[in-house]
Amino acid sequence: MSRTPHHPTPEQIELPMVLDCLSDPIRLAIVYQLAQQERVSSELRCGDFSALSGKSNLAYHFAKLRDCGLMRTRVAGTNRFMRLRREDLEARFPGLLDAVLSSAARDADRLQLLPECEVISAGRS
Amino acid sequence: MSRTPHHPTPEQIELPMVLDCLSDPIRLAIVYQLAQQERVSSELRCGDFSALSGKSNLAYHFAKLRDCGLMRTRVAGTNRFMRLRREDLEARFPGLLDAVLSSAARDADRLQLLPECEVISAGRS
DNA sequence: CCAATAGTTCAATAAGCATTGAACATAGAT
DNA sequence: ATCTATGTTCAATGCTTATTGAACTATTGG
Repeated sequence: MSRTPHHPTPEQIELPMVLDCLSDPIRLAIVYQLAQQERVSSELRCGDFSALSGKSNLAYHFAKLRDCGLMRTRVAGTNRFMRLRREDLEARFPGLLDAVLSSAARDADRLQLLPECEVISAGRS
Repeated sequence: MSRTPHHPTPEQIELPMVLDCLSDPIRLAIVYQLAQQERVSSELRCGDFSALSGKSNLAYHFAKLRDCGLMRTRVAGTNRFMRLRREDLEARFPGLLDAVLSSAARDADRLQLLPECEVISAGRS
């Protein structure tokens, strides 16, 4: 297990990879949940997404989200803390992330995204 | 050959399908070219995209772009005229298309998108 | 009618993707 | 040291996707 997973530099972030990442319902839900959580703590553990899929499948999606530059993983003990790379995304593709997030919010029920209150209260169980 | 290809209603346009469509470099180039052309005539024929790929492969991508609601095809004689569904997209996901298009414009060289002048002059050959 | 033009459809291929469970690695607690 | 919790990696599965060329359809022009 490599101590620090690979993350692309801002310049290495590619638009098609970002859009492809966000086109998967599970990954979109992960990003959406991270964005909601930003108002409280800005970081979430892998386990906080267990409602979305199984552990190994989540690890697969986390890797894709890291590889495309959408999120950053910080290792702390046995936990991994995830956060959105908001500033890097905004610098690279201004307005894109917000447009996708607000579009997702409009279809929150159709996309089966967690309502805001549940997301926030999921920070500690 | 069905006279009028199928198009989804605005309500049927789904965010993941739209993002997935835009994540393919060829389809992104098609949408980008349509957006550039909008300033002149708002419509392009299939043949105007021949620089991007072969005919049958383009037909495949056109079908995907229609199915996800990104563009509309109008049949006129032996020609098909394509145009962006800007208003429908804007009503459904405000700001999304513009954010993607301006992001693509920033990476126009990296994404091998046609420069604006070439796109416009390609309307008539 | 015949030929040319514009696109679509079909079949086949190869590559990539999401999902699953089992095995593994790491850190913390007892 | 051992047990537990957290998460990753690996291998296998089935599914979807992009691409290609050939065959096909339909319209226009001579």
